[in-house]
Amino acid sequence: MVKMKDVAELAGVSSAAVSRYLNGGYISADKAERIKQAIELTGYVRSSQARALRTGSTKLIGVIVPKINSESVSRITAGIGQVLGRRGYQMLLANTDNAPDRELEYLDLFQNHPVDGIVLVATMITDEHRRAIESCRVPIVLIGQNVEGAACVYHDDYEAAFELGHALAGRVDGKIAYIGVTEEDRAAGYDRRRGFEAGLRAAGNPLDAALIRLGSFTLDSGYGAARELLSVDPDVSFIACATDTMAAGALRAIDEVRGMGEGIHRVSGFGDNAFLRALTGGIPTVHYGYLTSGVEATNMLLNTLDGVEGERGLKTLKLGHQLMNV
Amino acid sequence: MVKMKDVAELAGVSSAAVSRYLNGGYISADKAERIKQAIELTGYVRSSQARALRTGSTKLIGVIVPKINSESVSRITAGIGQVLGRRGYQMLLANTDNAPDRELEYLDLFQNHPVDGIVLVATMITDEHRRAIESCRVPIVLIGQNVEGAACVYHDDYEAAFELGHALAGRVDGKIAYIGVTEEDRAAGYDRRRGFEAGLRAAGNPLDAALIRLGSFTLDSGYGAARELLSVDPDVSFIACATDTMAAGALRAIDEVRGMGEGIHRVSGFGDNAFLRALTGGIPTVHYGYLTSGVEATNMLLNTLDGVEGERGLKTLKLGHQLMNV
DNA sequence: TATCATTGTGTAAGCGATTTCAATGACAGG
DNA sequence: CCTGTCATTGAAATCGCTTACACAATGATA
Repeated sequence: MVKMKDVAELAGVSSAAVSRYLNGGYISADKAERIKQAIELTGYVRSSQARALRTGSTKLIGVIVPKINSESVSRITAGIGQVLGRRGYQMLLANTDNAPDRELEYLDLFQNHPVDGIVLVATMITDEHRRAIESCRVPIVLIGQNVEGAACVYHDDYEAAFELGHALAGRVDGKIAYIGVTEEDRAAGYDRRRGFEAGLRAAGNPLDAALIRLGSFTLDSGYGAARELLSVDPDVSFIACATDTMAAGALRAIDEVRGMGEGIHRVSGFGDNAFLRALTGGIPTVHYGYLTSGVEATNMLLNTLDGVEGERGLKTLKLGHQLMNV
Repeated sequence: MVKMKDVAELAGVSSAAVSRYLNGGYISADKAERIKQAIELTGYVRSSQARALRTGSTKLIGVIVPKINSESVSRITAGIGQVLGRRGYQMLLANTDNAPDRELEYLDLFQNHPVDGIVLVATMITDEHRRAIESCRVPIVLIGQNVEGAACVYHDDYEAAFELGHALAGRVDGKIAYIGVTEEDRAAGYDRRRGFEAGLRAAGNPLDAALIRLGSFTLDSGYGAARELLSVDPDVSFIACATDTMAAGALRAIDEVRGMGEGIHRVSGFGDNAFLRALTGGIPTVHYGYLTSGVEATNMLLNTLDGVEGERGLKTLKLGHQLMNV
């Protein structure tokens, strides 16, 4: 492995000069040229490990996600990766597999370990999370939840759910049911349900509390909850879900119970999943710019790290949404 | 930041002793105890950067994927992450966004940079790729393609496609069309088409070369190709696709042209996508253990890195498949 | 009792960069 | 000619850890 000293010797300068050449310090034109040639000749590339030790910066960003194999998260991740790559950083990916304590674990690991900053795609934010985030030694940006005192990029789930509920209330005749997710996930659990309820109520068609079920983000859980709803009350004619994935499950349940094709106009979701859109012609849902949220969050983070002018540093950013098929 | 020397002083030993304690070298029981307490007291964690510089190992594995937001890849990635986490490594994720030259770029970056090994979720393998892989300084495992001379974990796409074609040939009356992907992707492009053709032929129902189109892995491309096929020859009654995602697009096209619900039994795919399964009741497709391939590949890689006994090191592993809904 | 393996310990030499520091020479102004 | 800037330069000191080496004990063996 050729090191800086080798380059320096070949170019007839000190290694300090090479370092300065590489980092843009004082260097005369002719030495710069000699160094440049020596580097090309030897194929030298500098050891990021030595550099990291000396400078304390690794150009690594830790990204913590709840589950990599979900459409929303993988889109966000794509956005994060885009920006990271463009700006000379790399992504250290930690998949917690929906275990909130592993989130804390990684938060810890990343701090003492080698990242310059953290992007946390958040689901549940407990007090422990809050504490961990606050005491984090490196800058951190949250995606998906709005947490007081932390830098966040999020969507207004309450508002979106309200609009969806309001729009749906008029169009549906018969009973509406709701399949939500744990309220520990404030955005997808609490805000969506509350917003949806409020939207229905505002339109004069309130949600029957007996027709609310809890899923666990998975397609199968949506299926199970929907089967149960349909058997409990055969009059249920529309099932709103907290995620498109669960809506797909509900759709399947309705199709099974009522016959193929019946379900299509009888469910709604959140997320505007591409498969669902193509295969059903479009159920009512909310489109979020997932990729954008990854991009924005990462730009925000890197701006503070790189000390970009005109940036007030980490802040909170609310992104827009769009109702689909209503 | 508390460093090893601080711990050593507090415990009244040399920093070498602390290092040995941490790495399992000779250390007496009482000193071990004192060191342990000193570490707890100070909250010391060792600098992975200094360690990396000294030992040359970073405990980082580079993972190169063509596109993170696709079901198959994100499942593979989940599998990789599982094993990595369990065995004390971390994942450096590089998303090439389907640009094969960025693959080479990352291969390069990772070598000179800080990874101990590489997992490449491969699509197109050009000669340049082959060269890059061969001259790679760190161990590397490929997923998804069988490349001579490289360690691979892959599925037998030819065989699977053959079986699918053979099984389908009998059940379909009318013309069969095929939407493939670029043959530069040997597994998904070449092998699947060839296998499918061979399967049909073996069953006495060969594929009409005029009814072959090329998609680009996306749902929209499947849709476009299918629309074209249907307009070129209205007698086409079944469209086989090289991926479930394109099959979803084809399904949509058929539904548009022939009316909703018509398409369901008129397409096939590869990958056994969960949404497709739920929303259609199941098209003929091939189930691959994507997560498993991530797991197996990573175990293979780490076994050689950690010098596990009884392991012959990097090798080639062919995983099984399963025909669905035929 | 002499000899030797076995453990346990500290000293010090790196790993390969960055960066402080003092030194140098050139050059403008007085 | 002297002095103050200013651009350039290399020597050397880190960054925090691992590990080769030398040296002590200690107990076992001959």
